[in-house]
Parts: sequence; structure tokens; C-alpha cells
Amino acid sequence: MALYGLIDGNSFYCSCEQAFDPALRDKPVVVLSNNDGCVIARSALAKAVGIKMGDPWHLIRRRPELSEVVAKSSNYSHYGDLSRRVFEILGAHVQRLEPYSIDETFLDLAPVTGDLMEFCQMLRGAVRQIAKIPTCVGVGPSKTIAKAANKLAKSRPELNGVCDLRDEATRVALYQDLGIGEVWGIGGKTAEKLAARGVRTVADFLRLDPRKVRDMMSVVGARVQAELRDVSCLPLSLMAPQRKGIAVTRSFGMPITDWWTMREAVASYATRAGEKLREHGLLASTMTVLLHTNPHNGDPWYSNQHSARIEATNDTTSLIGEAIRMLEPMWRAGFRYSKAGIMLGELIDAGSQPMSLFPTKDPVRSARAMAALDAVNGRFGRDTLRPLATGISRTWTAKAMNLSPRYTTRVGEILVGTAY
DNA sequence: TCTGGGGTCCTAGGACCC
DNA sequence: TCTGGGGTCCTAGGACCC
Repeated sequence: MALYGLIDGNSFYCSCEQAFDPALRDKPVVVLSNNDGCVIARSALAKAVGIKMGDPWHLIRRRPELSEVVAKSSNYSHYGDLSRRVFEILGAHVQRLEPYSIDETFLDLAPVTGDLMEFCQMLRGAVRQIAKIPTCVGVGPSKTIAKAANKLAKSRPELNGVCDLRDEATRVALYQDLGIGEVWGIGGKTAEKLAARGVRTVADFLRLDPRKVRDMMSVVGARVQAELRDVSCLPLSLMAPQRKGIAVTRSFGMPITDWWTMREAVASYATRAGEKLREHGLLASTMTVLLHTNPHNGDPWYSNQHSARIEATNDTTSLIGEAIRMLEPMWRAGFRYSKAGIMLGELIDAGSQPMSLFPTKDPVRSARAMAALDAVNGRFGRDTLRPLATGISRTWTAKAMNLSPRYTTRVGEILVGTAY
């Protein structure tokens, strides 16, 4: 009988900062993204004062009631070191484990003899004592159930950090109240779709005909349902799979409008991508360069990406050369399209949301929008802008590459300042 | 209503995860 | 002024082939 455990670090990045600096342990702590832009991890106290994942730091720091909050810039090499340490400690007690992310790993608990709850508490104690990281453990007959158990262990203090869902009657009772969106593999979109059909809890979801689930949610949903029904479909994978892509992407704190600044940035991303390739012992045979303007400020935004087959390499100079070659035409086009987008917004007097006009069923608005579009294309060239459901954009794709990428290097998701 | 059938390969887009 | 970064998998649909 399969038996899985899932152990993960509580507020992992924050716990790492607190492990490093004990003075932070009784404070609300957040860890910030690149450029200290937004919150990517919150300690329990930070969650308690209402800080949400992704909250922009520049807004939080202005609120007087949050003046106690300590913010740390992210330090991924530090977190990686502690993560390896935690996995080492666990490996000393569990023969088969599958690290799943930087802060969590699945455990094969089937071979454990004796009291399983005591064993899980022992693991927690070892990690807390040696690595100074607090953890929670979920236990169940499938990975998905173990994930759900882990979540419950976190949200219910009376469980003391370990939640055991081996017993079917316990699960059935819990599924009555467990929101389907809480389940591993069910995201916001799917939860919305299910809610529209009156499916809100795991219990509701398990009542659905599996064929209907398959139709609605593809094999992914079918698998989730089976796993929740105690049919384990996701075995433990002991070998880390080969990387399929490597990405180096950054946004800037300020709009970048100078070509040489952008060129240098992309060169440094290509350099970093080369380092990662060599670390993994890989060559890239396809490269993608992405670039977009700030999508948050209400202006029409520009987004573009270009992929090309390249001669398999992990050489820095070659990667930089390819990246710059791809970047250059997109950079020039970005200015043109941004200007065109702004002109369109002015012409249709749509304020900051011209994209919401396309497509529209209102014939008057539609006609006005199309007339504006014609005017813009008259100025900037045919087909500069075309109506799309998701926004004003122009895709630039080389259709010549008909070979399958073996490994992809994506270099640069770049914020270009809109040029007026 | 019927329109050949069965493949492969590739891309774009969507959804999800941490 | 200031809004993350790095991944995976699945599907639909087009091009192409015999």
C-alpha cells in the first residue's frame, strides 16, 4: 500500500532569514522580489497583519500600522543552501524521497514501522533543531491527499504540525468542507469553472462522473479526482528529470528607454543563462527572447517574443550574439507599437483601457474602434495593430524553424519603457 | 448527410505549480 | 517613481506526408 508524506518549510524564505538572524524571529517578516518590488514570502506574523502574496512593497511601507514589518531582499543562494541542508537531514531518516520544490519534498512512508505520528514529529524536530526551519507534514495514500493533509497541518494549530489522512472516514468528513480550489492541481480558473456548475467542495467534486471530469478538465482533472479517491496515479520519482528549459528574466525598477542599457541587460541575462546551462551540463538549441512594456500602468502595452533555432551551444559569446540579434528588431518595433497604441487610445477616447474595446458586440463602439484602428495603421503602416481579445499586440514570429527544440534557453523578459 | 484516414511534427495558448 | 521569477504539462489546430 502506497503511503506518502509531504514535508515543507513554513514560510520558507522568511524562515531562512529568521534562521540566519534570530533577532527576526518574533517580528513580522517579508521577503521581496527582484528590485524589492513585491512580497514573495510572509512570516506567520506578516500574514496575520494582512499582507498578501504579491503586495507591492512601496504601498505597504507607506502604511503606518505596518511600520513593524521587516522586509528582506531575496537571497536565493542562501535559501538554496538551507534547502539542501534540510533534504540531507530528511535523507538520513527516509530512504526514498522526491524533492518537489525548494522547500518541500515527498517522502515514502510505507517502510516506516512503529508510530507514524511520532516518526513525523521526529523529522520535524530534527529539521528544526539542525537547520532552524519549522515544518509541517501531511500524510496520505496518494500525493494529492498528502498535499491536502500538509495544508491542513498548516492551517490548524491543534494538529501540532502533522496531519494524518490515512483513514478514509476522516477524509470523507474533511472533504465536506474542503474547498476544491484548495486542492493541488486545481487553480483559480478551474475552481471558477467548477463553481459555475455548483461544485465547491472536494465532496462535490468526487460526486462528479469521471467521464465528465475528463471532458471538462482533461487528464489533469481526471488524475486529481482519482488521487483524491485514493487511487495513487503519481508515483514517487527518485530521479530529478532533465531540465527542459532555462530562463533568465528580469523586470526593471525604472522604464528602460535607452538601447545600450537594454543591450547590456540582455547580454548579462544571456551570460547567466550560459552559466546555468553549463551547471546542468546542457546545450541550448533554441533561444527565445521576450520583451514587454509595463502592463500595470494602464497604458497600452507592448509584448513580443521571438524564438529561433540556434546551433547547440552553451558558450557565452554565442548566446549573447544570438540574443542581441533577436532583441534588436523587437526593440525598434516596441517603440513603434507603443506609439501606435497610445494614438489609438487617444483616438477612441478610451482612457487607459483601449484594449477592452476589442472585440466588442456594440456596433457603434466597434465601428469607432475600427475607424481608429484604420487611422493608426494609416500612420504607422498596415497591420501595425490588430484587434485581439487580450490586448493590442503584434506578434513577430519567425516561421522558418521547423525543428523541435531539445533544450530551450529563454533570455530576458524585459520591461521596455513606452516611448512617447 | 455525405466530403479518406491515419500518422508526425510543430506552435500557440492556457493552466497550474512554488 | 515603485507591481517576481522560474518551471511543467496538456490541448487544439495547422502543415505536411503517404
